[in-house]
Amino acid sequence: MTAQRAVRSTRAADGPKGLLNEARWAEIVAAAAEVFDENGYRAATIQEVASRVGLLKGSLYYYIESKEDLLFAVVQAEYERGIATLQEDEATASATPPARLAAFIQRWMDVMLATLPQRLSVLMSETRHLGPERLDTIMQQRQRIHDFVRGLISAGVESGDFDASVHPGVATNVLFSMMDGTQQWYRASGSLSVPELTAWFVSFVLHGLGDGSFDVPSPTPTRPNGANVQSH
Amino acid sequence: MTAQRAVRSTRAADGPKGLLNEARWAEIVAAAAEVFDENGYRAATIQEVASRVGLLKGSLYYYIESKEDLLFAVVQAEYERGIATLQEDEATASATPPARLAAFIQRWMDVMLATLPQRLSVLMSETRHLGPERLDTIMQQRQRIHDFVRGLISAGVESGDFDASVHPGVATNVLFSMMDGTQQWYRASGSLSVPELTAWFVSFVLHGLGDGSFDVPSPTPTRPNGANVQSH
Amino acid sequence: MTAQRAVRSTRAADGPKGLLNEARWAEIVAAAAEVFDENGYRAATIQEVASRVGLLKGSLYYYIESKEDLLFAVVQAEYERGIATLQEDEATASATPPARLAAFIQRWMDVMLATLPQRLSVLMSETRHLGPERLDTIMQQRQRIHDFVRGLISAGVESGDFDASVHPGVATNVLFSMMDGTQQWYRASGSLSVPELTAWFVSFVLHGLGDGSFDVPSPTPTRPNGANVQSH
Amino acid sequence: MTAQRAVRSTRAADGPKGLLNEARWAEIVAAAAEVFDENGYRAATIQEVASRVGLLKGSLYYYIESKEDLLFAVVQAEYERGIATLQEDEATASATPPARLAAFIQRWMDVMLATLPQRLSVLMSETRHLGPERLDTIMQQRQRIHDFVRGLISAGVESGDFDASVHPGVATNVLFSMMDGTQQWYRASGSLSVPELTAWFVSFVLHGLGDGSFDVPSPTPTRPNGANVQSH
DNA sequence: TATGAATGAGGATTCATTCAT
DNA sequence: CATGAATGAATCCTCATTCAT
Repeated sequence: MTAQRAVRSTRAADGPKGLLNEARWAEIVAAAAEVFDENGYRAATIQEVASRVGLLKGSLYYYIESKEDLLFAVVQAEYERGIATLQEDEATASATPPARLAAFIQRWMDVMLATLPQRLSVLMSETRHLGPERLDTIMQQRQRIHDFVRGLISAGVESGDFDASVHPGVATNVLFSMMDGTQQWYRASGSLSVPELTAWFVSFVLHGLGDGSFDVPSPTPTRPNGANVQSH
Repeated sequence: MTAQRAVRSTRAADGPKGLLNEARWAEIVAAAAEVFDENGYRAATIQEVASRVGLLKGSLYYYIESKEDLLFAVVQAEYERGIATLQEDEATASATPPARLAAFIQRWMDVMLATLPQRLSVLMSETRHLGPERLDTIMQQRQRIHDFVRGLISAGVESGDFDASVHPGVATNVLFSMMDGTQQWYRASGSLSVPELTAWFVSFVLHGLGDGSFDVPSPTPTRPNGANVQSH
Repeated sequence: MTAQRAVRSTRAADGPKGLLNEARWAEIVAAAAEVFDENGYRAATIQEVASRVGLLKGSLYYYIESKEDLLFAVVQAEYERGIATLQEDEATASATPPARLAAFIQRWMDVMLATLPQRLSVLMSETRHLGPERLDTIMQQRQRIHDFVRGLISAGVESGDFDASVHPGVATNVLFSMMDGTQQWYRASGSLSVPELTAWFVSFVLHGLGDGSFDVPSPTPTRPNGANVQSH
Repeated sequence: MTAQRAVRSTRAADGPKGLLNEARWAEIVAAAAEVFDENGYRAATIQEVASRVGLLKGSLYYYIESKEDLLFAVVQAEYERGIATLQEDEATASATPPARLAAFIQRWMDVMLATLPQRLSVLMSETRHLGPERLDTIMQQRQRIHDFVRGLISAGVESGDFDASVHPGVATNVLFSMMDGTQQWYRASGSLSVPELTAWFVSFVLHGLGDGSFDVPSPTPTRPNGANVQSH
């Protein structure tokens, strides 16, 4: 919501335009996300995005000022979902750091994998094509997300739940690499379900961070022979 | 070496025969790697690559047949380094799975971080711009690397060193996400050295996989407060 | 008035009938004059004109049929003012050719400089963007104005007031170049007032045409050092 | 010469280009001058310019970086010719102000009318489409030319050759308006030759400035009835 | 009257690619 | 080997214009 509005205001400059049709805008951003994801930002064409919403290329410019606007909107939307993920319910908020971290991983994976087949993590590498100002806006949001996780890990180290040798910053980056990278190899069609995958992630990370007390909770029954795991 | 030759043979047909200057070719591929890394494949221009080796864009076509050749050469070279990393010395080859995995992580990280600031992992997402045949070639190499690690993990699970709940395929993908993602946030200028970082990775992964017996080996002396870790 | 009506009648056929709001139309033409003057006809956008009268570009089409309509209206209005300038009062009409010419220069300069900062003379070069028919209409008006001046000069030559070597046609063109070109360098903010400038023009032209009897009439008091004369 | 080189250096940035074919460049600028003159800068298309030199539109970009480069080159070339006109031979340089002014008018008219049918004076109003930096460069040259003439007129006023009421700055602007405006109405096909026209200009201006001693030198024999004078 | 939305025909610019020299 | 010159297809973006509401 906020994001779209921000984008729109940019455009409002060249004419008494008022609030443009929000639904249409959402459609466009979704189409852009798809196209950028499939081809990469540079290889993607405005024409293709327009076609997917049933417009001619020129018409898209009624909604945007430049192709970059679309990239920004897409990335921004993604980060907003990420920030929304930081929100904890009361029970979780008062739990121990490992429990809170586990819950966050859960939430994050749910959100990430919900967008398949839009492997937006790939898009993150496209932020480089944003202008400095917008890149900065995005980076701030990224920071906010990272800070949250880093805080949890730091707390865990201090409380003794995690190993003292853990670098919160490094661990945070590693955690996100793991989680966001998932979209590049996980196929929902395989035999491993999202909950199963997530459960194992939690286990892996907590053990990795030295939380000896952690015990694998989920059953993870069927595990044939590594199906639903692909190399690309 | 092998790679270059493969690429060249394509061209050898019509271009001036004989062995093309190997050194020059290496220079060109290195320049291409830089340029692709800095701008992304599509945004990169032949002109820029040519400029970095002191040529005019037209001249580059003496060495290549298309821009894609450069992408292929760059990616190929990277994977070849990766495959070379699979080689173990005798002692390692006869060690336990966890030890062999630890050694692999060590070797891989050394190789990966040696190429900084070329964050080639980002480039991996550019493989999509390769034609199907070449993409396939690359994927096979990728598979070979993955299979090696997966084999180690499987062996560890079977030997009881790793937890039975570990999915070798998943764990392999996660491991590579972690390692390759490093290039996106690690800054050599920070206070954490590559060996220290690697040591922690080994510890994190082995613990994560359930190797309770593993004990942090490296000294990991100075660890101020997570410096040399950046979010961008 | 006449002009607007002429323009409107074109449109009256299909647009909503009746007299369109004359005031609104005048506003629009004035805005168009401004915008064309600032950017040139081709670079000017309908949107910009619309914005200045508080409309959206689409809405302007209620008043016009094409962008060219605006150009025509603007140029036409200008020429009408010019033609109105041909009108002499009784005393002047019966004076000598030099006196009548002097009076005309006076009137013309008053009208021209009254429209500053709209350097409409620049716009004259935009008439080329009018269709042949309209261009012709404009040219006829231009001719009418020129003929008037040429008549005065011819009369002056015949009466012996002006030098026999004077080419009426050439002199007419030169006179208009001088007068209309003024808008490109004269700044009202300078120390030379419009009356002073005009007085000098009269003197320059009459002497130039060989009217030896002419004597500088106006006082031309303060004349520091050529201030209020700019080269742009 | 200098101008072209300046333009070219801009382009040299993106590749070891060296000096481009000077002859070709001259051809291109000439074509651009024509096209801009015929349609105005904005309405002119790169395609049209390219066609006139037998190129495709894309090919023109081998020589330029943007359309504006062409405008700059054209205007610049014109001003350079103008500056070259300031050069006086020894005899003239030591003559009286009126004589020097007369000689300048002679030279200027020769140069201006030599470019017909390229009414470049019209183009002067296109300088507005240049970027601020280039506009400035042009304005400096314009200033230099104006200063020369203004100097002559000032000297004439001081020497008593010209009337004390003459404003050098105003007179300079008027003189250029007259001369440059000529291209808009003079047709070589008419009965008035360039020398005849110029002679009358000299006479008109000198008398206008109050040089009573000036006597029409040229014969100006045939002067039918204002032929070769057109209103547009 | 006015608006919002869409159109579609350009037009500038980029760039991989070709090739004669 | 290397260059300079040219190509031509693609792509972004602009804007006059239309029209249902």
